[in-house]
Amino acid sequence: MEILDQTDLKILRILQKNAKLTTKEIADQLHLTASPVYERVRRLEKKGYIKNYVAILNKKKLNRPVTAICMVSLRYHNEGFIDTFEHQIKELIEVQECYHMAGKVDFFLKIHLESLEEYHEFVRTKLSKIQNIGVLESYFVLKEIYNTTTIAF
Amino acid sequence: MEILDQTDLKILRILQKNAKLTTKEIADQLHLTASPVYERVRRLEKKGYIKNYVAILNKKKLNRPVTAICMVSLRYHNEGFIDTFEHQIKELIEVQECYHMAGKVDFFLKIHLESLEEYHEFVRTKLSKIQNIGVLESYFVLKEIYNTTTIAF
DNA sequence: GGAGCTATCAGTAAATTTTTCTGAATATGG
DNA sequence: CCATATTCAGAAAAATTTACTGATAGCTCC
Repeated sequence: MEILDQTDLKILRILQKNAKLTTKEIADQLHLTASPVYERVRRLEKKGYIKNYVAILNKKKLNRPVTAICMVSLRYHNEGFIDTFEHQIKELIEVQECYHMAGKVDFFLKIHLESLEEYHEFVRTKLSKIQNIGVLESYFVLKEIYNTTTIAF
Repeated sequence: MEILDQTDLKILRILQKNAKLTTKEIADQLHLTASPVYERVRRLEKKGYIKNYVAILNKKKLNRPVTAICMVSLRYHNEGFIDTFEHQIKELIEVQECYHMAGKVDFFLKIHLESLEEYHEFVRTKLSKIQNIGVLESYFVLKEIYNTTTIAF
C-alpha cells in the first residue's frame, strides 16, 4: 500500500476526531465489516499515517488557564546557537509547541501556565536564562475560539 | 470526587501521552489492579477532565507540509464585528487553531496547507473575503522543533 | 477472452480487554 | 469507638481485539 484510497482517508478522518470508536462502529459508518477496518487501521499505524493516540485534557480544570504566545528572535544566528536554543527549549515543561519560523521572528512558542504571575516567573527564571535571545514579544490568549488537533484533507 | 489525588493525576499524565494503554498496563505502572484504574478513568471522563480521545496524524504524509501562523487585527472592534469574525473563521477548514488575543494583534491563527501557493489562494479567496480585517501578518514554520498535545501539571 | 496474481472483504473463533458486581480493607468524622 | 464513605482486589460476564481462512472482484499479461 503506497497510496491511500477513500476508505483509508475516511478512517483517518474518523479516528482523528474520536479514537475511542470500536472497529465495528467505524465499519458500520463505512458499510463494511470489522475485519477490513481492523486491518486498515493496523496498516495506517504501521505506515506512520497515525503517529499516536492521546487523551485531550481540560486545561482549565487542571489549573492551566493561561495560554501565552511568545515570539523570540535570536541575537546571533550561527548554527550552533540555533541548535542550543532548540535543546534548551525542549527542557521547559511549560512549552507545548515550539517552531523555528521564517520571517522577522526566529521562534514561536505556545506556553500553558497557571497564572500571569507564573508567566513572569517563567520568563525571569527560565527563558531569560537562555543565552542569545534578542527580542521577546509576549501575547496572551483572551479566548480560545477554535482549537482542534485535526487536519483537513 | 471534587479534588483529584495523586493517582488521578498520574493516570491523566499517562493517558495524555498514550491513550491506547489498557487499564491493566496503567494499573501495573501504578501498582494497582485494573478495577480502580478503570473506575477512575470513567470518573475523570465524566467529570470533564478528559475532553476526548483522538488519533494524531502525520501531516506530511497526508500532504499538509506547510504550517502558517497568521496574526490578524481588525479595523473596528465592536462586539458584533468580533463575533462575526469568530463565526467566519470557524468555517475555514484549513484553520486548526484560532485565539482572540490581548495585545497589538487581535487574532492568532494556525493553518495547515498543501503548499505556499495554497496559502496564497487561502488568503486571496477566503481570508480576504472576511470583512473588517485591518492588518494581516503571515509567518511560516521552517521546522517543528517541539509539538505536543500534553500539558504539564 | 481467460489464466494467474493480487488486493479486499466477510465470517469465525480464540485471546484479550472492558465492564459490572461483590466483599474486604482503610480511612473519616462525629 | 462506632458508623459511614471511599478505595481497592478479585472474579465473572460482556464486548472487543486479533488472527486466520476462504471467497470475490479487479488487474495484468499473454
